[in-house]
Amino acid sequence: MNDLNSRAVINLMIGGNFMAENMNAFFKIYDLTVQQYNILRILRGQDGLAINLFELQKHMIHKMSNTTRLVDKLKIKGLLERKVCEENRRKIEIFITDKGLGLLAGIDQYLIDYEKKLTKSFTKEELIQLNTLLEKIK
Amino acid sequence: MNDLNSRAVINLMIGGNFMAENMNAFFKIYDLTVQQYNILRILRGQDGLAINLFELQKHMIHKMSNTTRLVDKLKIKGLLERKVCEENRRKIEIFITDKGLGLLAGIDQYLIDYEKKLTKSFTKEELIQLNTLLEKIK
DNA sequence: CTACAACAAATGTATATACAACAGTATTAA
DNA sequence: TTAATACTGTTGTATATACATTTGTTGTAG
Repeated sequence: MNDLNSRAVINLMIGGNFMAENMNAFFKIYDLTVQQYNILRILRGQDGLAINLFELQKHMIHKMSNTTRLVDKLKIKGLLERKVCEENRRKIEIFITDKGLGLLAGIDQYLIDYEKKLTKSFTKEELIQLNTLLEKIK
Repeated sequence: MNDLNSRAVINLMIGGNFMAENMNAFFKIYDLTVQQYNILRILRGQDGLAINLFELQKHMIHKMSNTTRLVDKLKIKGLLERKVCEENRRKIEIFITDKGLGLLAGIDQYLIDYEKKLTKSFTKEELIQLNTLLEKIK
């Protein structure tokens, strides 16, 4: 049976979509999408350091094209700030605001619980296996 | 480390997206999307038997809403036919056409090769593991 | 110093998707 | 038979995404 490859491809798409749909449903309460949340989470991970759009994009799930507009939306909500980089005015530096940090803080525990729920089909060992496998993809 | 759950969720989204993007790039040559291809593949799997939109949707990655419109597009291309079910006129029966079958036949081998390429990071045993794990999700 | 290439981000446009509301048909119960 | 309900599919609308093009900036070769 060499549809092992084929099944893996479709199973990954189905699994990824299952998570994306549920996560979007979760974030809807906070008027965020998964992508928007990811940006905020990445910014928080910078510990106050700036990040530019180009770097930001590398950490994201989807393509560059949208990053500008996603960031715009988060700025409108006051969750982040944009600033033209002094040394290289092509670059836009982005920081999370206190409001953004506050929103994330309010989400954290609920998200942990929700992610547990979404992955409840797996034992701890299976989760380790799954992560090891998924992180091989490139 | 209990971000095992969290990592699994994001890894699944990233992995699923990686496959979806690449598959869409592949199908672009044939002027199809992954979703459109999936519909045709499901129809071929029916071996001439009809399937209605409701049943079709169950086998798909995304939500019902689009199935009507996806099917419309495939009909315009002449790849499938729609027919109102005689016994229950709420139902729409869908069949793949010879043109649709021909298109799939022309794709088959290239797709097998491409799917192998997309999953080249995995050994056979890992693929079996991965499929087993992914098919647990619900 | 100027022209040209490379870089970083923004914008235009077409398509895809989610979600909600709607329409037509069938079933059931009063 | 009629009214209420469920079933199946369609449509409208807002948002999301991909892809290509454009703008503004920097670096570099001549």
